[in-house]
Amino acid sequence: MKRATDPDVRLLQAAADPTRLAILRQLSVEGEVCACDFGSCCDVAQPTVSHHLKVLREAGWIDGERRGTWIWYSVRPQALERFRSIAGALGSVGAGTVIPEARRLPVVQPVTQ
Amino acid sequence: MKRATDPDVRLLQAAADPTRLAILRQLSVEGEVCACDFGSCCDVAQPTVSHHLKVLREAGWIDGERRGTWIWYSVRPQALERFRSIAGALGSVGAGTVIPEARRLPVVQPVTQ
DNA sequence: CACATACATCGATACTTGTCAATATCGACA
DNA sequence: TGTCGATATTGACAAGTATCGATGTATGTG
Repeated sequence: MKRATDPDVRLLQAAADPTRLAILRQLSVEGEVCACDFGSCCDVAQPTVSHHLKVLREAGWIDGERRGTWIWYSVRPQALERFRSIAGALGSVGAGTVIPEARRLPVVQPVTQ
Repeated sequence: MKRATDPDVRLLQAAADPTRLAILRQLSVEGEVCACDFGSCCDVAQPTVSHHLKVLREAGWIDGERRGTWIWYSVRPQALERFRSIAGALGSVGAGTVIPEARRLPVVQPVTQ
């Protein structure tokens, strides 16, 4: 696989998993969630939850704050902002270059390529 | 790996690849792109481009229309709409349930779980 | 028909990733 | 210090996936 260096791709990759999307959704609903509470939302073992939280953390999606023995996680606003800007950038459909009619309705074969 | 049945996850997974994100971006800029023109944006061979286009098609991101020997691809507006709605759903941070103070600042160990 | 071009499919390979049992670390408390 | 609960890390395995060469299919031209 081509290693993902683009931070946008890393952000998307982190969200593109059933368990992690469930985590993000629970965070967005409850605002702040203790790591011990994610086991219920997604049916996975504790090390798996921990692994997914690490992926989300390293992608910049979430932040964790230690309070006693617990760690409380929340979504980073910058991540959301970036996610929306990706959506925005993909939205300029039709606003770009107009393809010449000659290429849109080809009658002859392309010369090269 | 847990198979992705959630269409939202499929949409995100499809976009979460350097090559495919480049394809989507080129489509959003140019509006409509011939399959033969994707080789230049991402440095991959023709079968690889074809593979990625298939993934995007099956995830609902794009539509292809045959014109002569060429196939022109474009982004499906519904996919963009869905993508934005995912971003929107993740945006309600802090709007949810307020966690009781007793759990936010634990002094004693949790009773169960 | 034969031939050329655009695109898809197949098969093989190397790499990545999700999962969990076992183990380690860290903080709180007695 | 020792113990307990919460979380992280390690190691191993199964499954997914990105890639490309070779080949197949479809379309258009002569």
